[in-house]
Amino acid sequence: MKQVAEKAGVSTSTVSHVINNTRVVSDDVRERVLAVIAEMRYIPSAVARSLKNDKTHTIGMMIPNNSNPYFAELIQGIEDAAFKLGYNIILCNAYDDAKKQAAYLRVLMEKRIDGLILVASGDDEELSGILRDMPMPKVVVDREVKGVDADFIEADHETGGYLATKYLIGLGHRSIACVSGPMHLPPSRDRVVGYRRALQEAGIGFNSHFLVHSDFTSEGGFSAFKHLLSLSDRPSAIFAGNDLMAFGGMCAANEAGVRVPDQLSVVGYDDIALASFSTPRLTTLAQPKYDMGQAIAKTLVERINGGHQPPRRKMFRPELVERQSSMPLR
Amino acid sequence: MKQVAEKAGVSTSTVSHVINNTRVVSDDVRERVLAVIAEMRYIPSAVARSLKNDKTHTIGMMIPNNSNPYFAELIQGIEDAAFKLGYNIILCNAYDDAKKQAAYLRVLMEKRIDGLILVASGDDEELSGILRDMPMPKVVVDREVKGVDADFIEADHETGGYLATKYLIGLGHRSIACVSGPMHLPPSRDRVVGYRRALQEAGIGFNSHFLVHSDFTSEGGFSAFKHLLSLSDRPSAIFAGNDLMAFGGMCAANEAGVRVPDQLSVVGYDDIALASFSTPRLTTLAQPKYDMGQAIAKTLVERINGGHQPPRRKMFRPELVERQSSMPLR
DNA sequence: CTGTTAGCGCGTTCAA
DNA sequence: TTGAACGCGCTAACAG
Repeated sequence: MKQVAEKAGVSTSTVSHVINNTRVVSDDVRERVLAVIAEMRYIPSAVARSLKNDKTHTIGMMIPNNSNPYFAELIQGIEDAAFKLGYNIILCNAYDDAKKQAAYLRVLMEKRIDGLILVASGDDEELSGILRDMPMPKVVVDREVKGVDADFIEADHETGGYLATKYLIGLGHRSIACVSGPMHLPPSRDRVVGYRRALQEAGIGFNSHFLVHSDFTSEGGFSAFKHLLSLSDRPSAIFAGNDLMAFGGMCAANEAGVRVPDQLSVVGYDDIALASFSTPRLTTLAQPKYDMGQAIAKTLVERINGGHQPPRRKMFRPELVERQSSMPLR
Repeated sequence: MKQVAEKAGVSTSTVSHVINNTRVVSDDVRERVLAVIAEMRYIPSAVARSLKNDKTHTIGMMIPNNSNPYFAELIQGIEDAAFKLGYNIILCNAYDDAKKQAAYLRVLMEKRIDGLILVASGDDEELSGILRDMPMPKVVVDREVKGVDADFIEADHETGGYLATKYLIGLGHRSIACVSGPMHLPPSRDRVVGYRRALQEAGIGFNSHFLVHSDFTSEGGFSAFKHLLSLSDRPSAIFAGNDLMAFGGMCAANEAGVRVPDQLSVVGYDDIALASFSTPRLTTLAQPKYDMGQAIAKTLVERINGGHQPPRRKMFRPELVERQSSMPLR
């Protein structure tokens, strides 16, 4: 910048002002400066600017795993909105490892991110302690962290579980199993709560053998379905806690000679892109992932710019998408 | 930092040195400083450090789309390795939009990233112009950009296409179609070249009706397969340019009443995680995505630390994974 | 073993 | 309409 100023025969402050349009500059001076900038291919340093302004225009994003299509699609919405708002995303995969998450948070603090998006791993006590020392605005997603001052954005998992199960009941099914995600995750738990509520409402007794806990992976879904299908009183329908498990499960059904949907109805959760193209196409509860991502980014940036109001909450409603993995009980 | 120094009764340089272990400090002073740091919850500013050192320990990563499982898995390898090496990743989705890509590259320059990972979008001329003005080390992945000084890491797509096709020929198939990705992408083109080489080697004439160009999405694969299966002389096997298209294709086959693999053998490409759990499980060419990701990150960091040697190239070999979507022609 | 100081590249007073 | 100068927080000579 100093060199630009010299070459243009002006002061650095003038250069600064033509770059930022931050005070009136005569046309000829402006042109001259701009010409020199172009000629020297000068590019201002966001690092120096950040040091001065105390703003990095960078957002940290902590998630369990970017390979999970659910998160991948969520990230897309976040990243798109953030870009439009002038923010970049630093991607952090925590793999549900509290150690790694803590290490990352430390680095993000040092890098002076303007805001944090957090899909939490590990237990709350340790995490909330760390988070309390992070002064920047935060948006917590999916899994609330107790004792933390942050906006919270979630989907209504209880309703999702309820809708999925009620839908199957409406199809005439009475033996409805549920393959849930990890029980320590509130989204998993809530979906199960919804599942049980729908059952109860229909006067169907809860069969504990029909509730299997798995891990949100295709492999886990495969084993869980395999187990359920080997039961003597095997279910006629299964509600899977996410699409990946539903895929693994349909694979297991196929290999066990159980035809979907003729002999087994399957409902997934998330509506990842591939759910439209599985064999058969998967009936599932759509989460508005992209919209949620947009909302997350917008909320965070608002908070970065705005004052310190009380924490807000926003809840998105899932929606049943009926495809071909489910049909009326014959 | 100044406050820490004051409170500990030392100079800022001493504080700096205890933080960085960069010169000998007496034990009592060290302890005292450390105590104050802990007490004040002082966290050094990477921003200021970067300004001084001219190093941000940040890597820019430009890809078409993080929702594509291929890239998602690649990112994972990159991110893991980068983290271990002390680097963070700024994620940039270009969506094959040269405008957006250019805008992003500009921001990355301003943020003074230490290195760039690029899976390119758009045409080479414009891009290479921009890249020439980016002085930091670069690793180009998958799609080479002409006239750019960068390391290049790729997979051997020609061999992949060849292996896939040869495998199908070995199964007795003679009517083998190919659903390729976009023709302007070298990986797509190379896979097709391999496909044709295998055909020729086996003395099978190339049937232009059997080569369909699509777009690497499930939806595209669906349409392409649907078209191929409606042909009067429909193929007995299809080689899909990636797994997403193979999934869409199997969905189309199912809906057209064509059974996979009995009536149609399908081979995909990439071996994304879900390929193990589709119905039927997908035979595909595995790209070592995670390893490639690791190699990409390591190569880049080496280059950041090392001198300016001539560009290097590294090529990974794909491997056939035989599963259940293919079988001998009856 | 420790302190003083200059400067990294900017934005922003304050003066002119 | 423009310039001079200070300081953001840190590291690295240099000096003691």
